Amino acid sequence: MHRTDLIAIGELAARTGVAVSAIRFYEAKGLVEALRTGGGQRRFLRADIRRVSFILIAQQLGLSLEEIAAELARLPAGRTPNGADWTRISTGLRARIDAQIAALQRTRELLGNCIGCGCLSLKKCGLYNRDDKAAQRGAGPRYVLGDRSGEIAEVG
Amino acid sequence: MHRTDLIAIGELAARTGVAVSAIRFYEAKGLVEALRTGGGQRRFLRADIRRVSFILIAQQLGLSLEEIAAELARLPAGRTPNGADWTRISTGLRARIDAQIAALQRTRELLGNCIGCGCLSLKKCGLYNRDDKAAQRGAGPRYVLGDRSGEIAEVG
DNA sequence: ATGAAAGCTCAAGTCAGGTTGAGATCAAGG
DNA sequence: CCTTGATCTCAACCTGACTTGAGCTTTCAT
Repeated sequence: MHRTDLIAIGELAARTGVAVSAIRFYEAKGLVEALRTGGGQRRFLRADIRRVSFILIAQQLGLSLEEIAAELARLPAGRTPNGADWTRISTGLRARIDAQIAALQRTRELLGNCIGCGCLSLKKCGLYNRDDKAAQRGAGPRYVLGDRSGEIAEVG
Repeated sequence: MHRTDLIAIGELAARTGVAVSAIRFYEAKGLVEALRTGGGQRRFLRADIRRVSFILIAQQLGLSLEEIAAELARLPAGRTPNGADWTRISTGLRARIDAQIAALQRTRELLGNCIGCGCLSLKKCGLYNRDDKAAQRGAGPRYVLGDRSGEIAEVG
């Protein structure tokens, strides 16, 4: 319907709420692609609004940009993704959400059992067991948390 | 019971699973305190194992070290915290967990409604409404997400 | 008494996810 | 045509949470 199917970076930014600089950054990371005008300016497809929105949602769920790129790579190449395509990849997110909820519920219980009772014996409780990895959010420097493998805290 | 109520940094590290360097870092940030031997080495109380464990749990829940320091500051000064003390401050965490679970559940539903149906009109759905702030984890550079205030994505 | 293991300090580096600034160019309304 | 606002590139900087390395000292089991 609209005649301008291509939008400038500023409009994409305004529509999604992310900064122009962030969109350029995402492009550099391969999360979005842009056409160029004769003068070298970026032009995005309207469909990229949804793509960027997906990035935002996935980020809130704790995926790193690299992981998000991997998800987005599953969208069809060459054609604009349709509803079914989005449904498919958002299903993966749903699994992640469920895992996170489960992990939080477990943490919630254990907080009552362990800290509450005063033992806080994490090893015994399993607050830090490997399966808790699902609960790990926040990329980057916290990778230490991810390296945790065996023997954890046990109060004295 | 134990005669050695003071432990070296290496033991604290081993007991909690965090790196020695991280413990020094936490001390620098005021999250833990250490006594010193005549020769200048740190000696921690056994109770600090629990303190560090608390830091880890709180971190998993998305609190920044600064926020964690604020929580820990509510523990009694001068005496070793008892079970009731820990229960009190872990109650704050529980509220946070509940908020996070609620936010995730909302996101889960909306994922079905919005991405599933193919609209992904975030403004309409409210996937990015301000109350979603509770869902924000990961400190640092993502503060952009936190600055989001009004008009967000609407596919066009 | 001694030597390896563990600790100390301080400065600098790392990584993710961006932001900021300079200086130059493009696009569009009047 | 011209000006104004949007965009461009590239390099540098930022924050949070640590790690790494150098050079030196303390502990403690033998």
